[in-house]
Amino acid sequence: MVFDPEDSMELIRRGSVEIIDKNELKDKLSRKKCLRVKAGFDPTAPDLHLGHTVLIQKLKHFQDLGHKVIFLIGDFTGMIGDPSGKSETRKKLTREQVIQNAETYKRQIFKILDPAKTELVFNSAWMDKFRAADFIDLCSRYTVARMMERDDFEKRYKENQPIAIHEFLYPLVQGYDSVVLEADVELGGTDQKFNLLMGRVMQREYGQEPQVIITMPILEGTDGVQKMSKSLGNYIGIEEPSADMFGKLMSISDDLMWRYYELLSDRDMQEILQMKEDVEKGALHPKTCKEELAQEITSRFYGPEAAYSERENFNQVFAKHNLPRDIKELNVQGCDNKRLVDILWESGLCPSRGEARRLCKQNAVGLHEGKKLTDPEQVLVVGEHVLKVGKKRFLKVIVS
RNA sequence: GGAGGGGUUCCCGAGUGGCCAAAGGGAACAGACUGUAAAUCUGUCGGCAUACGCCUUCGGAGGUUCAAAUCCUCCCCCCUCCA
Repeated sequence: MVFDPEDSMELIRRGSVEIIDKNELKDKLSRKKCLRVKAGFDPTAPDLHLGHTVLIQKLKHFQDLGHKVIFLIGDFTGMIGDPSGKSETRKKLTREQVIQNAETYKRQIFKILDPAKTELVFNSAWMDKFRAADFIDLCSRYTVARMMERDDFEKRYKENQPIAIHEFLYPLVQGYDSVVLEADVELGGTDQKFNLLMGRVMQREYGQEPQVIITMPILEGTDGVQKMSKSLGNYIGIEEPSADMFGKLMSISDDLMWRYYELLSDRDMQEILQMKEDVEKGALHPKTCKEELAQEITSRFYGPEAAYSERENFNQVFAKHNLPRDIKELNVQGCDNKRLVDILWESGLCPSRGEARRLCKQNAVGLHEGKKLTDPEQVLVVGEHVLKVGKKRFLKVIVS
């Protein structure tokens, strides 16, 4: 299949923040039919979330256009720890852990990417052979002054925060990876811009044509403010159960929904803008749009049937106040005279008896039919009861 | 090598002998409002106990005291400045 460079550009540009340099990219697209598109990933965090998929989606776009994706696991650079943004000391991983993490990556990314058009590489493959003399040579190709141009280094320097020398190596090595891989394009988040640019510098230094770099936005987490990350607890993991994935997507704010549409959806930008306009005019309910989005994303990882079923289930439970598909059951002997607190605690519906009591007092516990159970000490009569704690915790109790 | 700052409940952070399960903020959970939206408001937010209350927690180990997150000793860890 042959693609027109102009058409390719349109897809590539979508959602991207910056392309350096656009003309170089057009040129490459017209000269080569298969570009080598590189993106690097941390060896320590194999639990991918939707934030990561912004980048992976873009890689997919390249694959759809017939190009080759080089998925780099920075197991060598991981030892340094990327100084971009927050710097946390990373513990060194064993060979086995790295391989295991790579397996997890494969399982997760190939839900989006085409394995046939993906090359998985580790930078330890060449960096482990790097000798002290090679490092000195690499370091000689960049200057301290230019290194200090980088935002966070400059800031930390001004604020008398420590900068370890080895932190300078991270961008250098990342740049050198591009040389080894002969990358035509490298993708990364906006926070990676400096490191990505380093690839261009190094490729020139080593006599190669510089790669084009494309930066993608950092996706906000479900709170809509901070970047999506596991440690902030505002993430939607791509391996989360489909119900949670759907539910979390439904809980994002309307403003955030448009952002997710742009960066995660396969829908046409035109169409998205039209929807937004319709919502603003009141012709379309935002909840419907959100359901569509949640369904699309869930479908990507679990298939269309599962996604549709989650949508149904969601509406059953929250809109129509019916029971969810799967409810935990607990069998209780009537003669044991189990109190409500005990049941809530033993079933795991509440993490402690104290919490169970509190929730009762707060009118959060009730029977599904609607009766509130405010006395935590009461004993349930013989029969089947469906307990509800808050909006989403259910339990079927069978007292016999 | 020298000088100094610091480690507090999920996170940030106040607290320098009793009124401290420990201010304040964030997160989380619940209630109201809704579209399980978001925002907002209200409440809860170590464990056990119906309750009086009891137990565990303030980097670790000891000690002083009727009483210690707070004072002393030793140890571990983090940071800054000077050299």
